[in-house]
Amino acid sequence: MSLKPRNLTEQLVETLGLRIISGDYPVGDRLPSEQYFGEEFDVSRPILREVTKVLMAKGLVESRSRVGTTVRARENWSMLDPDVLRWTIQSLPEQDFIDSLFDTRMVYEPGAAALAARNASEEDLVRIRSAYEAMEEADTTSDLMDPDLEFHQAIVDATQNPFLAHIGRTLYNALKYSIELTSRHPHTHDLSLPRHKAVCDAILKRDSAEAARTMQILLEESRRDFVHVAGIDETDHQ
Amino acid sequence: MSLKPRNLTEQLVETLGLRIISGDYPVGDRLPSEQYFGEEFDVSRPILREVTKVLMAKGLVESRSRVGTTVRARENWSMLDPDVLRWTIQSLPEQDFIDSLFDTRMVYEPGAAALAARNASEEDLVRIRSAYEAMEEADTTSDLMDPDLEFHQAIVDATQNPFLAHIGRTLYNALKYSIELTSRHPHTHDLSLPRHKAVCDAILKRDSAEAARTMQILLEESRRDFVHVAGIDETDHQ
DNA sequence: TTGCGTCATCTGGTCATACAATATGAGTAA
DNA sequence: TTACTCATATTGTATGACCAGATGACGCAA
Repeated sequence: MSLKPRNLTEQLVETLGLRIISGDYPVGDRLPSEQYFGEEFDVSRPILREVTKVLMAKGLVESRSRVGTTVRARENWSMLDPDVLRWTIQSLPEQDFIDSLFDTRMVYEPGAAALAARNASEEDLVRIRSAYEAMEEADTTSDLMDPDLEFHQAIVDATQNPFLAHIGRTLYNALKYSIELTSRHPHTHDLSLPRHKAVCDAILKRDSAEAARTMQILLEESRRDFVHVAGIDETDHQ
Repeated sequence: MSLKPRNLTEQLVETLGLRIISGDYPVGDRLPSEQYFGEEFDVSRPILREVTKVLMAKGLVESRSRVGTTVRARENWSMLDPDVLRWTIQSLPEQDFIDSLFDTRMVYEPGAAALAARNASEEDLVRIRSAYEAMEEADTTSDLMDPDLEFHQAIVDATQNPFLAHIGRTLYNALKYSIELTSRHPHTHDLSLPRHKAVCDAILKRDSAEAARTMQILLEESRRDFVHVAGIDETDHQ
């Protein structure tokens, strides 16, 4: 998925971005010169320059004239950029990534649900309920994933806040990618559906406190499902 | 500030990025061809192509071969990218931006403070306390801004979570830029310092519930300070 | 009139080459 | 040892060229 480099530049961005994030080029170090890369990958300099510009735009490197291109400190990387996120997933130990991701969700999603309960338009409410109903109709855990993510996306979109909506969108896509990459769908608990329903109902009733409370419970359980899967996998390998 | 285009490409990225976000090129529309822009700005095609790549990297446009470059839907824009944020500030009515920003902070910062209380290293605690002490020593409201932002940044960094840290860093920089742009420092309330102290103490005591509670109070007040300033300004204009 | 196929044109993708400008570091002179 | 000079390396910019595929206008045939 998403591995269809449409042109040379995207191909190289993919290669070099992954190298940087995985630490092949340490933070603070200078990257090889444009000429060197041109020879290593057999591409022209304009292409290399486009690649560098993209990596700069994502905060990974900075380029000073007549000096060179250096890897910037991690804190400057655009961690919520879809590409950066994908490269991170491919480089980081999976459990670390899942932990960071769920910590983030647990920090902001209850508040987002509360805000959604206040700000949602009628269309938003319909969308949230539709997503929940699609979850009810799913047969397998893999069929469940898309409506599940749509449910959460609909909620953050309902906040009417572009930042929250963007953060949500990016993180859910990363979660989806991570699941698909490892082919390990979380074991869905029997209580998952009723707990989604609780969140859904709370927002439909515009009860923001209840929305936050139920969302928190939902996320705690969801996280346990992931840990559960990871645990099973480890014992399988022994 | 930050208006020192070091080269042609950055200059053009600035110009076109602002045009896109301010709506000069509507979502879904095709941008003029590379050749057209080359003539309008009197730059060579490689430069234009680098610019396009940067705008693509930030999610603003997408370019299909032999078709053209089109403006992507807003939901794909990297809202937390520093440049995108800056262009947004310059295009959006100020109050809308401040509202969205504070909504976001109020959603995630109490949770982040709680997480920081649990995860902070000893160095993090020192940094948080130092930032608070620097706030105590500030004389004017403009002297207060940097330690204030450092205080909040130290807290989100203490979560040890790269996503939260990144979100915080980006939003605080945007806030700072917005304040400097309008030269309107928020009127700082007398209770501001003790309320920062409450957050600081809670984290130092590793009391996560208290950290979340005090942070929420702090943000509510901080938001009022901004509304206050905006209100005064409006009456001045009448 | 309508439908279809053809083809010139537009557009981005790629490359090779050249020159400009300056940070850097080696080498040289005081 | 210190200060200066200068060749070198590296990015910034421009030009011109060719390719391939998407598009839309045009003309032909039904």
